[in-house]
Amino acid sequence: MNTTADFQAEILFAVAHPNRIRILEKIRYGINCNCELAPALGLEQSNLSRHLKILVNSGILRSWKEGLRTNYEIADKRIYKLLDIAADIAKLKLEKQTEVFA
Amino acid sequence: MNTTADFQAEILFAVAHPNRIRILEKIRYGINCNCELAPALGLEQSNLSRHLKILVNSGILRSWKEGLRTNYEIADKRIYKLLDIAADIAKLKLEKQTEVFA
DNA sequence: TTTGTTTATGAGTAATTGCTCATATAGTGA
DNA sequence: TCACTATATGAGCAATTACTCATAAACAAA
Repeated sequence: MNTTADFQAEILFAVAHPNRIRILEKIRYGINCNCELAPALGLEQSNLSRHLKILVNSGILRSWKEGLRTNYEIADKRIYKLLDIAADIAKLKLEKQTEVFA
Repeated sequence: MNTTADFQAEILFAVAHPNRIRILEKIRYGINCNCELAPALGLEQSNLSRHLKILVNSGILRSWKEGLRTNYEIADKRIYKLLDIAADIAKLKLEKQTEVFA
């Protein structure tokens, strides 16, 4: 039996990876095909493809075919709110790291 | 070099586990010591201790000693906003699961 | 001091993750 | 048809994760 916590964890796990966060940021600003994402992020094609699959399976992205291309878009825009909060919390850590080099 | 996405991922990873989500929910409603959390969640003591450590190291929880006990509290309350959004998104999945049994 | 209580951690393990290389699949255009 | 392009996926690998059992460490109370 899956509880709410299990489903919450699935969603959170799907976005808890630097490359998947970068993918979502690119999609946020209009890049929405595998072929554009790979060079934009410097990711190996098969690696990118698997990350995208994780995001689709978790319900965060929706995908559709258009000829050879596969396009992606956000299925639930609330995920960006979630990422923004994570970014705000992360800022504290980022500042602490910067102090070391100051 | 750590980018924002790396730090975001660290925060998200820390909360991307069902047991850590349950821990945060218990702390949200006042249970704040290791010794109360273990029975409340049915977790093995050493396992719980390691989950708590992950939450402290990520900066989500703060801990302090009080005699034998270690108490925990939320360091950044925005994490609950984040969990609430994840719960909202997860609701869609939960409903889909329920349909199967309906 | 001795005994008990609470938490932390070392060691070991099975399962999972993220990655790469190679290959398959599917559609495009000459 | 035959190349070419874009994406998906099998196989294999090193690293990490979540967990348990056993033990250590730290403090409390008799």
